[in-house]
Amino acid sequence: MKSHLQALLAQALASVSGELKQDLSLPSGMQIDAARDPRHGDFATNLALVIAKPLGKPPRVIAQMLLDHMPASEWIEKTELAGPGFINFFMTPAAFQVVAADILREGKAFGRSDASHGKILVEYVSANPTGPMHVGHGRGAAYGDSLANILQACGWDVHREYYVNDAGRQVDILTVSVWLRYLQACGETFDFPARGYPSDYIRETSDELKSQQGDALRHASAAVFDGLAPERVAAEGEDDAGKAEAKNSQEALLDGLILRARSLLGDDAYQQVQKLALEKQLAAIRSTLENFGVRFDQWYSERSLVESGFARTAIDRLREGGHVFENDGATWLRTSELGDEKDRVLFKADGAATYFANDLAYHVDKLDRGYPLLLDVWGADHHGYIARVRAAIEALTGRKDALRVQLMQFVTLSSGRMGKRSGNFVTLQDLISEAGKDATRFFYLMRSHDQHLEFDIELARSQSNDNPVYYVQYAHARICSVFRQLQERGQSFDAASATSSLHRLIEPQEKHLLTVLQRYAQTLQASASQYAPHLLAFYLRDLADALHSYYNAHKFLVEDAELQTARLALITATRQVLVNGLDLLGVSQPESM
RNA sequence: GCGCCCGUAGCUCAGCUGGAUAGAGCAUCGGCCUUCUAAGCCGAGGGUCACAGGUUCGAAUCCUGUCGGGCGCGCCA
Repeated sequence: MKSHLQALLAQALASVSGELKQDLSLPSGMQIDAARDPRHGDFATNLALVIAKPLGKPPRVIAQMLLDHMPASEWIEKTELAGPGFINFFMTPAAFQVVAADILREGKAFGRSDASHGKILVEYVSANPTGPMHVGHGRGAAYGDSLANILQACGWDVHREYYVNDAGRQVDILTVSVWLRYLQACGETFDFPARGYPSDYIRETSDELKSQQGDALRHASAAVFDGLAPERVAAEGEDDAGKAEAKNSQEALLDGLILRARSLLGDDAYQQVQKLALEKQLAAIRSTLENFGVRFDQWYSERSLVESGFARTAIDRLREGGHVFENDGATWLRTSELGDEKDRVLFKADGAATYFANDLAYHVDKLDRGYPLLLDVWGADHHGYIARVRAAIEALTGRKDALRVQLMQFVTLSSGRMGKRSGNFVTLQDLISEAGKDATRFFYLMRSHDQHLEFDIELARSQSNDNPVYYVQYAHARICSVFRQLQERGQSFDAASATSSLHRLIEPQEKHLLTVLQRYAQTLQASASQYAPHLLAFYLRDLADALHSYYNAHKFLVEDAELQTARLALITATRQVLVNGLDLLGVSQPESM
C-alpha cells in the first residue's frame, strides 16, 4: 500500500516539477507513515515539508500543488492538506482488504523476501566450553538464532556458527580442575585452588574419570603440590595492590599445577583428561542449546585452527603486508594505524599465541571461506575488542565494513534474593527447564539487544500469565479453537474461494486487524536491516492485541454465510502471520492452551 | 583519566535514519463470561522523556556540556 502511495506521489511530483521547471525526485528524507490519529487518515507524508526549503516556497503551498496533481486511485477515498504541510491519505476499505487475500495466497511465504542479498556468516553464543551457560549466554543465543532466521527470511544466505574456544590456558585450567577433583575422589586431601573451577559440573566429569580410570591417574597430593608456592587469599578490606598480588599468587599456582599435571600424567594421559573434560562441557552446551531451539550449521574449533597451522599462516599474511613487528621479545600487530587505540600482541614473549591471534585467524578463515559479511554477536564487555579485530581485517582485505558486531548488553537478575549465593537458578538450562523454551526466548527478545536487560527470575519461574508470550500464543490457540467449533457444527471453510467475500470486512476492529497484518512485511524487513528481532516480537504482540479485541467485539461464526467466510478468512490470515512470525522467533504455536 | 552503552509513568520497557496530542505490559481503580477458550476485552488515573544549552517550520529522537548508572581500557580469554 505504501509503495502504491509512493508511486502516486512520484507522479504528482513529476507534474509539479514540470510546472516549476525544476527537476525534482522523491527525496530520501521523505516518509510515508501510518497516521497515529485516525483523524489524520490512514497514512501521511511529509514530502512537502522536506522539499519546501530547497524550493523556497511554503510547505503548505507545495503540498497543495502536489494534491492538485495527484492521480486518482481506487484505493484512495480522499486526501487532505494538514498541519504545517502534511498530506493525509484516507484509504478505501478495499485497500486494506487485499492483504488478507495476499496472506491466504502466499501462506508461509508471506512476508518473506525473494531478494538475494548474498552470503552472511553469523557467529553467536561461542561460550567457552569451561562451564555451563548462564542467563547472559541465553540472551545471545536467542538473539543470534532469531536474527539468523529473520535474515534468512529476508533473502540472506545465512551460515550459523559457534566458535569453540577449545585451546588456550582456560582449557588447561579446566583440565587441571577435573584432575584435582578426581584426585580428591581417589582420597587425596588438599585445598582446592581458589581460581580453579570448583563447581558441581566439574565433579560430574571427575566422577566419570574415576569410574573410567580407577586409580590409574592418581598421584600423591604431596607430589602434586611439591615445590609450588602456596597461594595467598586476599584479606577482607585489603588494598588493590594487595588484592592483585594475592590474585597473581593464585594464578601462579594454577600455572604450576598445569605444568605439574603434564609432567606427572604424561602427554597422552593429560590429553585424555582434557578431551573428556571438553567433550563433557561441550555436550552440556549442545544439549542446552538444543532444548532452547538454537541450532548451528557449524561448530568451529579453535584447536583445529591451531593444529592445522592456519593460525600461523594467517599471521604470516599480515607479516607480508608489513603490519607485524617485534618488540620486547613479543610479536605485535600494528592495529593503531587502523583505528585501534594501541598495538596488540599476537605472540607473547614465551612464543604462545594470544587469544587475539587465533581469533584473528578465525575471522580470516571466515572471509576465506567466501563470506563477505561477518556478523558477530558479542557480550557488551567485548566492545573494546572490536577495533582490533576490525583493524586486522582491514589490514588483510582493505575492507573496513566486512565485520559487523552486535553487542548484547548485560543481563542482570532481579528479585533481590537472587544473589550469587542462591545461585541454583542462574544457568540457562535451569531457566529453560523452569520457565520453558517459549517463555524464555520471548522474554529475551522483548528487549532491544542494546539495552540492559533485567531478568525477572520470579516471573519466569512462576510461568505466570504476565509473560507476554502467552498472550501471543493464546491468540493463535483461540483461532484454532474457532475452527474446531466450525468443524463441530459440520461446516467447513475454503480459503481459496474466500477472497470474494472480503468486502464484508468493514468493522473498525476488522480494519485495524487488516492494518496490522499489512505492516508485517515491513516490520520483518526493518527487523533484518536493523538486526533487531525485538521489533518482530513487539509486532506480534500488537497483532495478538488486534485479534483479541476483534474476538471480543464480534462473533466469527454467524448466520450470514458470506460474512462468516470473510471473518474466517481474516482470522486464517492472522493465524498465518502469527505462525510465520513466531517461527522466526523460535516460539511454538500451540493449538490449544 | 580515556572509550563504549544507557537514563522515558510507581516497576519493567517500546518509540531514537527528527513529524501532528509520548505508548505498552505489570501494579492501582471501575466495568464485561446462559453465546467461537476471561491466559481475554472495555474504560480511568498516572510523565519536567535525567538536567542545561544549541540546531529548525518542528526535538524523547540530532549536536555540546553537566549529573547519575553499567561496561571496557592485559604479553587474560
